[in-house]
Amino acid sequence: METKTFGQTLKEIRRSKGVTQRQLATAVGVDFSYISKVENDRMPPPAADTIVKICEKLGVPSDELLAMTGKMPTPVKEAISENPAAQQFLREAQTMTLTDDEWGALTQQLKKLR
Amino acid sequence: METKTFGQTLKEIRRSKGVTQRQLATAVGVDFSYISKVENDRMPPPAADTIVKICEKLGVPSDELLAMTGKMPTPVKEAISENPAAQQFLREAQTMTLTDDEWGALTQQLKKLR
DNA sequence: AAATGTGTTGACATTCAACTCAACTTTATG
DNA sequence: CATAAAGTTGAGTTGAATGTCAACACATTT
Repeated sequence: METKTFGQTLKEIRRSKGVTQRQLATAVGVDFSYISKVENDRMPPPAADTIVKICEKLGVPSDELLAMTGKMPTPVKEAISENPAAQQFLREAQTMTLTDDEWGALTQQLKKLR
Repeated sequence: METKTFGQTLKEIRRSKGVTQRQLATAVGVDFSYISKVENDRMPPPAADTIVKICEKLGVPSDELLAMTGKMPTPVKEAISENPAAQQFLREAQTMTLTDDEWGALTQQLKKLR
């Protein structure tokens, strides 16, 4: 499964939206040359928060790009950091090395809670 | 609820085990002066992995100290980073701002999976 | 062709966490 | 008290993450 890189994916999305690197960079608050490097995979993907801003400007959900990087937005990270119960859960989950299906099942359980 | 600081807690545990700062530092692989600063809250708590080593040397579970810092050991972090399904779960969980009890319930579900 | 807009590249900058090192002070022991 | 062990403090270091800046190249429009 030849997976596209983060840079390739970003470049495609940006172009499909008819946005230039400079426009995107300005909206996001970084230098346009940085966007270029990221798109050509000359730099690692941006920080999670920057990715979120990029996706907002481009009008696409950030989930896909975030998932490619293995990073988590600050709010998510903070929510976990401040919550020992959540950490406990994660440590348990890690020792079990859950499958995707199992994570899915848990996500279902999650939704049932409300 | 007057919560003890990380440093205070560590100092107490270390002393209760009759271990000196230098012994602990050597076992963990850091400078003893660093231990001193951490214990006196002149520096933020060590990296998660260092905390784990400290707890191993002191013969106590790392859960409590880790929870105080809001940090996660490398293996846990990696497991999440590499797993989009886990990230999805966490983003959902964050938007819901779960209670401790709810996290507990999920941890129970988790155990049922095996 | 000239000007303008867009993209690429190399070198360098900034910030922060997580420490180390050397010097000093305090505490315990013979 | 003398000595050594234990602890404290200020200044500096290191590496990784996350970019910036200036210069250039290419592409498009006028």
